[in-house]
Amino acid sequence: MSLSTSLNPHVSVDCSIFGFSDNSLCLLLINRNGAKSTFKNDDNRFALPGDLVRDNENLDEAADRILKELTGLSGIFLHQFKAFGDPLRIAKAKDRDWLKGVRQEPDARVITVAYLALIDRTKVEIKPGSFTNEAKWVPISEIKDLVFDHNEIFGGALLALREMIQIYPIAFKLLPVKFTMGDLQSLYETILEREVDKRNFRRKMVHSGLVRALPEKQYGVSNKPARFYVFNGSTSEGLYSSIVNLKMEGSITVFN
Amino acid sequence: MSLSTSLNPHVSVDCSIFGFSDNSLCLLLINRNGAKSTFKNDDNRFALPGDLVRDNENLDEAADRILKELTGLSGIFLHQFKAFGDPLRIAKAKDRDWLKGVRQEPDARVITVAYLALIDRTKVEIKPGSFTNEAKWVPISEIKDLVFDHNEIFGGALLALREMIQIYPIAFKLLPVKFTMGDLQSLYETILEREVDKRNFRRKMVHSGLVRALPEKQYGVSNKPARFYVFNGSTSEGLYSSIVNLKMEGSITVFN
DNA sequence: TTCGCTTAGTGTCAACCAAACACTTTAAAA
DNA sequence: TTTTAAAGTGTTTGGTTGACACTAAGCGAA
Repeated sequence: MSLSTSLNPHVSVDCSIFGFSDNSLCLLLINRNGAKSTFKNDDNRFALPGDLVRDNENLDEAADRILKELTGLSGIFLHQFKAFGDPLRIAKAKDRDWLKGVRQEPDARVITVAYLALIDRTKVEIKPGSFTNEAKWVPISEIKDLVFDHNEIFGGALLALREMIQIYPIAFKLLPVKFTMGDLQSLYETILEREVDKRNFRRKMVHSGLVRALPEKQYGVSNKPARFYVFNGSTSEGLYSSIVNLKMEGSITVFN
Repeated sequence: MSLSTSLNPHVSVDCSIFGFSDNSLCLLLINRNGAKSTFKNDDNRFALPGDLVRDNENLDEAADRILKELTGLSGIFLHQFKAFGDPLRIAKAKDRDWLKGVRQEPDARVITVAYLALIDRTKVEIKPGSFTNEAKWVPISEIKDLVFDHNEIFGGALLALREMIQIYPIAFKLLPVKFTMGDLQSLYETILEREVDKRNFRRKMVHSGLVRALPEKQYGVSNKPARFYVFNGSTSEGLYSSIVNLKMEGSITVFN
């Protein structure tokens, strides 16, 4: 770990890292009581990946670093969505105990800046590092008690994600380069928590110009093989490429 | 001012306070070199109202307090939109000099959490307090160099506001209880930096159910008097009341 | 080889909404 | 009484949404 002088004991960054596979939206969580931890306490172990911010880095760089350490990937889609600063956010007894074993200033008040990250799970091999001893993907429906205020942070991330996929074409960042319309629709339905009509969805997506059909199809599936599509935009122009017309049954609409 | 023990020297809150009058969108800025200041330096004086966060308050409460101190009003619409934490954000020489006169730990790195506030200028009488010696409304087109990274923060606030008024019915928070369609349209046009068609705008607004026409009209204006409208929603349910269909020519659209 | 299972893939119609567009009304001031 | 300034008002065209149900393709089991 770093010298205490290079860490700001008052500001941290936490990342809600979303991944999508097998029609399931997951969050990448770490177990703070993993093999290398001296702190043993069986419940309330899972946490959003995060760390204190270093003196020589800005907030985006801190979030990038955390993702790089954990996944080996850089250039991942990251969006800062909210800072959490309740004075009591780290006041639970078990959290304080844990902090005593890890932090130079365990009693310092910590404001955390929360990011959401969208990653293509087929690209990532989790490599737990530093004091992160175990990391795993957890379906969002199975997320129980997290440490500190991380349940609240995760809830905020999910709301932010839901709002954003309705404005910016960022859903593709959760999918492999080639995907089927079924994948894409299932992703939208999962995040929006609502079903949409298949025909309308496909029409909208194709008509919007966001996706391009490939000649290829699935092979070896036990039903009609689905056509593959690719996202039709520069791979990573800025963070959110452009704002696009993306309407779908029954959600928010906007000045236009 | 407060004792140093009650302030967190590492985290501050800055507010971009928007007001609208005479068809002009303004920001409420303070002059940090006002009458009571010992630091005299003529340029680069204006700043977003802000302060360090106190140990016993959360971020929203800190922002509320700043607004209360400055305007005497509480319950103002506040929305946290971004944290700014560049290590060099307070590194300009003049800013450092000023900090030396004001802060217990002038060299501490400070992360700031930025809020935007929307206020009805007819309700507010500015009362500069504490080390805020001069406060004034500045049209956003006339904003020059601000202190620290406040130009960047303000830019972010404007973008956030532009996005939000297209999703949530919050524009009304910038207007008096009674307003004309001309006021409302002009407000939208100013924030969106784009003109919209008068007939389409009125139809959309009335049809959306967001506004209700009053029997009253303007009196004593030297042209056809305009009808007054009121916002048709509980005065302050939550912060953003509900998400509503608010389309207007040529801007972002969204899944729906 | 046939049948069943599963998911992919497709088209139409009606209702609504968006966008473009210009003239009349009202009041005060000159 | 004329001028000036802003308010207020409808229609048409075209595009989008949303609702709706059947066929196609491939695999595996009988």
